[in-house]
Amino acid sequence: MTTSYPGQSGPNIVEVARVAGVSRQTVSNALNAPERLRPATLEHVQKVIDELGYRPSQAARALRTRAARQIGYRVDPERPHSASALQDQFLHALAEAAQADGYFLLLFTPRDTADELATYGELIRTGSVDGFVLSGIDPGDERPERLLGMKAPFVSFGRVDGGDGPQLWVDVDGASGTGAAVDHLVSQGHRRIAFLGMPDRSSPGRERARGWREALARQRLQPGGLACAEDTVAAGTRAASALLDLVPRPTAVVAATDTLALGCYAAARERGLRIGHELAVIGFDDSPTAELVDPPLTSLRQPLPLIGQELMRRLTGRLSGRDQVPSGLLLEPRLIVRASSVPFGRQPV
Amino acid sequence: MTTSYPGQSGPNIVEVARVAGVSRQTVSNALNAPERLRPATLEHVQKVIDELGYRPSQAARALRTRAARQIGYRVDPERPHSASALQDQFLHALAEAAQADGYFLLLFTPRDTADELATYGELIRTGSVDGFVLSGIDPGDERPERLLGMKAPFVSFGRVDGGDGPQLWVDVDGASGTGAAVDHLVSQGHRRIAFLGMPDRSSPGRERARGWREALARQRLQPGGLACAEDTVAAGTRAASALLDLVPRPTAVVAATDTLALGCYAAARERGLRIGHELAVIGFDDSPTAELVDPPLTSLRQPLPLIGQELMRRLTGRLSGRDQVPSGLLLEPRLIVRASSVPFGRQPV
DNA sequence: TTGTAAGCGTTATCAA
DNA sequence: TTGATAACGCTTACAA
Repeated sequence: MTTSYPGQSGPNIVEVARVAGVSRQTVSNALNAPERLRPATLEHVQKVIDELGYRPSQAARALRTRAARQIGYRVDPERPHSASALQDQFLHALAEAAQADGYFLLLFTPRDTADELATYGELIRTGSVDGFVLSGIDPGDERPERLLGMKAPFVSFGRVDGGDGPQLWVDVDGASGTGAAVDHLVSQGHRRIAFLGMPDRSSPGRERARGWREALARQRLQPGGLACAEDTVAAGTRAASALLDLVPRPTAVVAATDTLALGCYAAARERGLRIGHELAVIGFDDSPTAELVDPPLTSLRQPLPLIGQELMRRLTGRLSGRDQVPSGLLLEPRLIVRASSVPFGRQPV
Repeated sequence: MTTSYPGQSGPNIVEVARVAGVSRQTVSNALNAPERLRPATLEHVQKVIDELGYRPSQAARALRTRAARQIGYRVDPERPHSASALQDQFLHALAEAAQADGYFLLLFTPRDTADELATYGELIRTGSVDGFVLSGIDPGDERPERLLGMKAPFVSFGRVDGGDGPQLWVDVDGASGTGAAVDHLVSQGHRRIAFLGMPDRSSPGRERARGWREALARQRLQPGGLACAEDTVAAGTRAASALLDLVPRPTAVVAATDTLALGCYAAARERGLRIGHELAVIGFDDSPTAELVDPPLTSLRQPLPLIGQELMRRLTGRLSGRDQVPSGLLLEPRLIVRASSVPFGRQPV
């Protein structure tokens, strides 16, 4: 059997106009400017539209209005050996926010690194999307500059450093997060608090380390130790081992990611330290894994639904020509306290 | 500043034709039927296209060809308390496969359950997408029937039961997976092998239970116990507790999902049973969490990249009018052996 | 091999 | 308030 599927079936605007006994412009107005129609006419046209199941062609509409009403987003392959599977939740939040503003999300993934930037260009130049949401911005990222160059509207999850124009961004205040983690640990009686961080290349990594350092200063405490590692469990285990072998040993570790926190779990286990009792651990990102491990991991949760909304609000604002101030927004993560920082049976103060 | 962003800028086909000194049809042919052009002409036109950075308008093309070259996919909110965050990897596999076939993925998420089916209709009727990929099919699922009714091409990840037409689907053989898990456990010396399953509503759940049962029969072993629970860690812990309190106690548990397997971890811990030593546990899905827990969890991995390719191959085949046989495909999961079924220091036979 | 003419379905402009 | 006319940018006949 060789059934052919013509892209769009259904009636078109002319058909609706014919059945309703009006001109096709009137049908268009019924959809796009209903206030221009006499109530009786509007109701009649609406009825015919419903009966025929008419829906305007997206292609024709996009051609005419020069707006695809689609936003491009690049999905990364999930990094292996990493716990922070946030992309899923982020994608859902973004899709939901986009639809609330009348946009759909167009997903793409670079075939190889060579055509990564090319694909952004391709999508904007063919008019497949009206703009982009960027995530995973890091200091050497070429994308902002290149997108600016091709006049492609975009908003980024994560601050763009060295931005000259009125960049649009939404970010989570990592320093505030790790600061809250330290305060929580201090309230639990901890005095030797170490930090297990990422290499200094990443800006979230730097921010999170800064928050820890500043909170300690505020609390008039000395750093309980500092180690850095790539964001994998194995590397985290090695770095955490160094921290746990310090004398005196820290009683608590704030990790820059959940993945590193789990590395700390492994290092603690090797030394027979019971987490939540002899050692408190706090992660960052509140990944799905966090509540599944033993003991459940205290972690900092990013407000993803709100992030999605604010990203889309900025982008659609720019797309519709009304740029709003402020163009950047810093949101607070929330500390989700679990047994890794408060042993079962004890209450946080 | 109120910069307006007209959707598509850049030159159009007429501009290219003018600069190249040819008709606009020749430019179109250079892109769509290069073999019709004299090599010299083709090269010249190509050069002008590159210089001007011309890319054909997707809207115009879609309008003319009646094909959006986009595939719709619904993203679910990630269920909390569940480990199996496969959607990410699946989405990436799908996006990659789609692009290889010249399509992009259009993401959407129902605002509420009421407009879930409406959105499928909306997307196909406006011509925003040419077809859909469905996942998470369950027995009572209305989508296949409704999509058939609106003549929307689709392919599903998971078999559609009660399908009358030549349905397109790709699925993973759950029974074969749990069967392989049982065989592996037997080769490790286990004789009392229990199953921790999902409620019988879900077809993957039934298949996975069947594979366990049949493998035991093949190995001439009695079931070591059977319990069912909703797919959360908490429910899994309760159900697994019942299994571990059996006399005689099973020495191995095959779980229908990684989430349930982690529930089994918790139940074992409560009883002081060391996993990998006194109790073997095997999960299903090879979620990111599997390799991060202690001990790392043996699990069955679905061949997601291949699944994505085969899904897209079927769908694009139908879209282009050449339906191929067979329309269904059953793929094998692969057992990833980790320490939860082979204690460190021991080798699988 | 190249050019000409028509039409895809919509919205914007303007006249009635 | 409603209706006629003209694009939007492209591809597919068909003619040269």
